[in-house]
Amino acid sequence: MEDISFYDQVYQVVRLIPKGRVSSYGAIASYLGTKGSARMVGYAMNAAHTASPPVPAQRVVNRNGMLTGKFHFGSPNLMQQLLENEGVKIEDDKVADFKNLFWDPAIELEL
DNA sequence: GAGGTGACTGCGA
DNA sequence: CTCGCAGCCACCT
Repeated sequence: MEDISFYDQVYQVVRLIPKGRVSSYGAIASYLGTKGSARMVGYAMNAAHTASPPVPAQRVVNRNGMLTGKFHFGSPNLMQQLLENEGVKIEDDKVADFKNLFWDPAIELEL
């Protein structure tokens, strides 16, 4: 866990997100210990498309549940489509019932 | 080695 | 309620 880069750590956590669930940058950042620097998580996602296997970055949204990185998927509607395909409803570029679908690694993985 | 960037967050006006 | 500013840390040039 120390030989891998910060990016890989983010990728692994994101890949652990159950289907139909979503997480936030801050939650992942906090879980990795870089709390307060959610930018690093988002920055890691910038290279997520280069990681293998691919990272379900569509399940990672900002604190408000808004699809901030949708534009990075190549198509602004692609991220929304992927989430809806998993059963997650999107409204106004935001996750419906985000609070209910929120998946916190610091808690889920702690149990 | 130093500088710039960024898929965020929280607080203040 | 909405808008703006500053802090944060790893990666790239």
